[in-house]
Amino acid sequence: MSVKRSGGRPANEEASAALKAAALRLVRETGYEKVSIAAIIAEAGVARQTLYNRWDTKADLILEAIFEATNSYAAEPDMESAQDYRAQLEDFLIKVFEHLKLDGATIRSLIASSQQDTKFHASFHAKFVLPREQMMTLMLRRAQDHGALSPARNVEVLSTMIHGAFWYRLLNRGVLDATFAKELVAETFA
Amino acid sequence: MSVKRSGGRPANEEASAALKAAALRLVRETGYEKVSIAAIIAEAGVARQTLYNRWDTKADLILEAIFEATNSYAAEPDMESAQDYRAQLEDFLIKVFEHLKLDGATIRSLIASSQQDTKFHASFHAKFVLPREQMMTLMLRRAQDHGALSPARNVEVLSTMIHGAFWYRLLNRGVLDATFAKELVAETFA
DNA sequence: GCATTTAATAGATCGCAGTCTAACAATCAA
DNA sequence: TTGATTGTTAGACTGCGATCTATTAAATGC
Repeated sequence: MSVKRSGGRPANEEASAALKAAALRLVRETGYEKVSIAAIIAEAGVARQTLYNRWDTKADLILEAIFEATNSYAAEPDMESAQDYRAQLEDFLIKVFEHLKLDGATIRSLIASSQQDTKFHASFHAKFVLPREQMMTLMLRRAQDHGALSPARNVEVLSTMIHGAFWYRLLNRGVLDATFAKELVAETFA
Repeated sequence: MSVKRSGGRPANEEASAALKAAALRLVRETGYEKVSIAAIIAEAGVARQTLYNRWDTKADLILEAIFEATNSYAAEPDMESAQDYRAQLEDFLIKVFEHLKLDGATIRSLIASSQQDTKFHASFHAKFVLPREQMMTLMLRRAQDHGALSPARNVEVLSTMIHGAFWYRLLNRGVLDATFAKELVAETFA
């Protein structure tokens, strides 16, 4: 990684914060595609190169902005207090779908961007996709360990199916509401 | 729709064919992102505007090229001869996954493009996505009608889960092989 | 023939993400 | 203070998808 060097002008942390705030505000207001780099740096009051000193692409900046904003209410399900594993999964999905009302369109665009850039795909997958998939698998495995789900079921595959159904609806502008969450859970525990 | 008019120079059908052939060849050879409009029209020996007279975007052209090439081996499962509905679904998925070895990367890019353009999303969904989803639902419903799948299962949701798992793996560069097809079917009929 | 209509062509232009350049600013070490 | 190093800035430049313009070509009806 980057070796610490003495000397050199220190990076302006306010510029980073201003860029993330501007990106988040504009992307929620205007939509991912319509937000230009020019608009973001104008809003942040910063030079173009300053942005590119910190992030490689527009997608990287917006991922970080959304990621920080999202992780404040990231809906980690409480793993301790639960007895009803089925209800726990249902609540988790309902919360995730609820959150998408605000940032679903942006996340769709990030998924699209990740298909066009290998480096971005790797960081998006590591920061965003994988943790959520693992959380889902963990919940299913716990349900299985406690007898709520048949030991014959393949929890990794089930996790992919649930997660996939969610992606599929997201990318195809399908409905993602509490009813769908319940239907998914019903099929999972069928 | 377009009113038929007498007169006017007729469109050159060879130009359309040359453009689709060039697009298909280049996209399979070089990859969707790396193929430029300039390369396609050079290969087809046609003016830029001629392309845009027929398709609105690069994505529209490539969708049509892939669609025509794909539909020749579109893997419609034979609905008549089957008794074993589970094996039928499995064969269908294996064939679909097999085909993706050739065009999976392009389809990924088309999914990405469809997120960035409402008009293209509509035609991609109508021509490509919906028919496949309906075919899957139909297969599941037939299995259900013949007692191979519990009548309590929700076939639309199951279809979304299977299709979603496939999209999820496709978009996340996961493995799409016969083993995964069997695992999906096993969970569906569990 | 001649007017009208629609296509094809070459090439200029636009918009925007991302790169590059050159001048200037802030820090450290000697 | 001086030099080295790194950051910031303004703006030019590149590459590419998409649009626009002007000219020429191929069809129709009169």
